[in-house]
Amino acid sequence: MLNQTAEYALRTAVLLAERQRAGSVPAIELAAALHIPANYLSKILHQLAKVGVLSSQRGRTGGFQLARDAGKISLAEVVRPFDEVGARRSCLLGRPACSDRSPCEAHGMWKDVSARVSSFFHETTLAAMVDASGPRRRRLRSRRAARATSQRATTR
Amino acid sequence: MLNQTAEYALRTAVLLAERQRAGSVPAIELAAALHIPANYLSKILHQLAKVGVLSSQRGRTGGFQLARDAGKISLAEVVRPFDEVGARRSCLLGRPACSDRSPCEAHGMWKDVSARVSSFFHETTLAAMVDASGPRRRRLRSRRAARATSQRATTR
DNA sequence: GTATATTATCATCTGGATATCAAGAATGAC
DNA sequence: GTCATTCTTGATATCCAGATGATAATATAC
Repeated sequence: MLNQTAEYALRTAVLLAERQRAGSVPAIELAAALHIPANYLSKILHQLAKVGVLSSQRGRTGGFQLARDAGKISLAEVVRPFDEVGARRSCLLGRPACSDRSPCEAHGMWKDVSARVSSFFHETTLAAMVDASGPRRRRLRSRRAARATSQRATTR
Repeated sequence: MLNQTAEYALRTAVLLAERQRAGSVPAIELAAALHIPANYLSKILHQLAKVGVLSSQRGRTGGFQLARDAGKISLAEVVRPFDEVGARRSCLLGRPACSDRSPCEAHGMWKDVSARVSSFFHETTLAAMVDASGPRRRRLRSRRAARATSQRATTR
């Protein structure tokens, strides 16, 4: 679905969203945690910083972190520098100018599906993904355990 | 969305569905009509024949045609030899074993969208696409012109 | 039966995505 | 102020989808 680079970017952004409060995380640490070639990830991170998704800090305590709250960053923003999959317009048969007015054979049937994919990327935020995956695990445990966890969380 | 090869395959299959009654069409003619490199298309066609989507005929009056009725061939069948996009299981974050039991962070939110894409490819037939695009154009013309056309068609 | 048109198949080239290497520049710890 | 740590950046290597070219095999028209 996504090319390799965009997938790396998204996985990294999700991890940073989960650790948003931990401050900046060095590229090497991200690479190790996500099993991504360090030097390669380094450039992806740099580019994400350039488009304003991440902020970078150099020096001894440096690293990368989300530039804004995870709730304000869409998947499309993360993926866009590397992949056009979130683009609003895309023709299944590859016509450069496929539209309602000048449709390809697939246009009518593909439009809805395509729009749904596109809106997924544009309307889903990093926070939404983390929220949807994090709490789900808790639900699997007993109610008592969940209660204890939430107490611990509030007193932290 | 689709890689280049799969897109070529799909475009060719659509064209052959439109010309299903015309008998076999030479590869060169298909390449010219669709602006696809002839030698390259040749191999795509061969592979589509191998998996049973097309049938090929050699010799002077040879060429390719759909192996079955266009209503019996799904887009997934056409695309599968070249692209995994129609595959039932696909993880947005690239985990090899992402599932309901062991979900990635994106799983819950991506599942529905992914399923919709997948079912589009599996449940849409070549005939459905041709039917959906062909008659649509007629609707744009005047009723009188349409009536004349349908008379001509029935007396052919 | 021969010439011709066509598919089948192999060998190779190319460019871009992916990945690596290494030197430069900034920053904070001490 | 020095040093270790980290981002920044450019050059280079690798891999593969995409594309090309040429030859062999097959079938039909005449």
